Amino acid sequence: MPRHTSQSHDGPKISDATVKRLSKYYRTLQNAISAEKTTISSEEIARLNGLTAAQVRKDLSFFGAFGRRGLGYNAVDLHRNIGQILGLHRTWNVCLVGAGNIGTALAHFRQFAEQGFLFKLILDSDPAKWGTKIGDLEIQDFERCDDLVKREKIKIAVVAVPGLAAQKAVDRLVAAGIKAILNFAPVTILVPPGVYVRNENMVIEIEALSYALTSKGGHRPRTGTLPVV
Amino acid sequence: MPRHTSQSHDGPKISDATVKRLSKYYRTLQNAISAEKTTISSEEIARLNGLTAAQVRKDLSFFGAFGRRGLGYNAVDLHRNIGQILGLHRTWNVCLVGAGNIGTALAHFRQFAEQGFLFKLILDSDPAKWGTKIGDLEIQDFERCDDLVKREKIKIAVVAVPGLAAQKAVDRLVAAGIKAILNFAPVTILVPPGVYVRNENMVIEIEALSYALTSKGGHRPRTGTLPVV
DNA sequence: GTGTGTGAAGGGTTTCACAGCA
DNA sequence: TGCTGTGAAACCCTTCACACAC
Repeated sequence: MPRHTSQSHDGPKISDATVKRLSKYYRTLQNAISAEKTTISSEEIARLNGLTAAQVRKDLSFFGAFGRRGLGYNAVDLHRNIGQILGLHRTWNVCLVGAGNIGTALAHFRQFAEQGFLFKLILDSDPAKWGTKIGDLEIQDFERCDDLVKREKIKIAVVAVPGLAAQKAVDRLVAAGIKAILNFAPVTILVPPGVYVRNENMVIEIEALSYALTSKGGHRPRTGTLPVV
Repeated sequence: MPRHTSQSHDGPKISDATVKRLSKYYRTLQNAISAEKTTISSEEIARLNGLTAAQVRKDLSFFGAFGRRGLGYNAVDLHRNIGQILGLHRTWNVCLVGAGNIGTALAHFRQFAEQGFLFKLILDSDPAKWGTKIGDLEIQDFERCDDLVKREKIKIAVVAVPGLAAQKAVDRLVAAGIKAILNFAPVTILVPPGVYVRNENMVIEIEALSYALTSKGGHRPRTGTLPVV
């Protein structure tokens, strides 16, 4: 059985669900380390995230064998390994597109910087905003995105523009060399193969809650609906 | 074969994925109606959302037979039917918890109100904020959440508090009668059965992008990664 | 002919259960 | 004994392909 150590890029296709759970484990381990825990079991990681221990072990097993039988996982080691898998052992320069309500809030959102995602560029198409600052970054003309994205070698963009402007903005960003997009515009955007998008559509999420309340009992979301521990 | 018309609550369990797609169809239909289209095919709904026509038809088939063979769907009828399914034929009163960067941005986010989700209550635990307004709503003491949530008969809360405060805040909200939570705090919160949560964890999403870029080719997110049409 | 509605097939993810090792 | 690592089973979701209605 191919036992690849952490790096991963070959091997079986890893599901989106697994990747998102690894993110959770990563944060769980950060907390465990802060609390001076040296060892942690799949059982405990699972409990803290509302999952099963088998799920945790299976997720990790795609990337290697990080634990010790009978003992559990070394918190620091596993944290470092997951960091490598997810590409969090480095920092990423990020471009923010759209400096409205949501965009401005995201620019101030601490967790991004804490996990190594650094805004280096803020673009907006409203001339009134050009030259004004968010933090210590000046808002710049979106029309210049080609030059600026290339100059800063930015691969990740966070898009927070109105729905109608989103697809066009994304097309420009992709042409400028952006390879991954976190989209907060309330529309599903389409991109060419090789570019990754995550649509963070808050309207869809709240409508899913509406459905759950409307069709009581018929359906239960999977995430986080476990008894309080 | 049980042919339930739109309402739905019995019948087969509907997957989360299906519910989220229905939200997309709903918006697609709104656009089609605005563009004066009277009829639309599963093929077209699919194309506009980067999905397959079979997927669209299957999703709808769980709730009834809304189309006409050889013709397609009546846009207005299907829109109304999906609205009924998702519980969007009514308005929902919503409580915002946490009036920081993200919370304030969400309070201003138009799409929520446009789809019938109305903020009626804004709570924060910072005394400095009490009495100040966002729009025409005064920020109130989170400690009063029991009374206020009950008085306004609110079932949905949008939580945008710091990670460390999130689980405690949610426990209070659930005790006050909240049944559905849209959580923007960067932690997975756990709730008792019968309460629905959606964790909108932006850090997880951006880390999934980091993974995609790090392990090029090994994995491809499913959503929205289709060729531009 | 056209496009829906739907069983059945196919593919993927989670859970199970136990072998294996400290 | 305790807990990981992992094939196999179970489950769920998507895709296929075609009967059927217009």
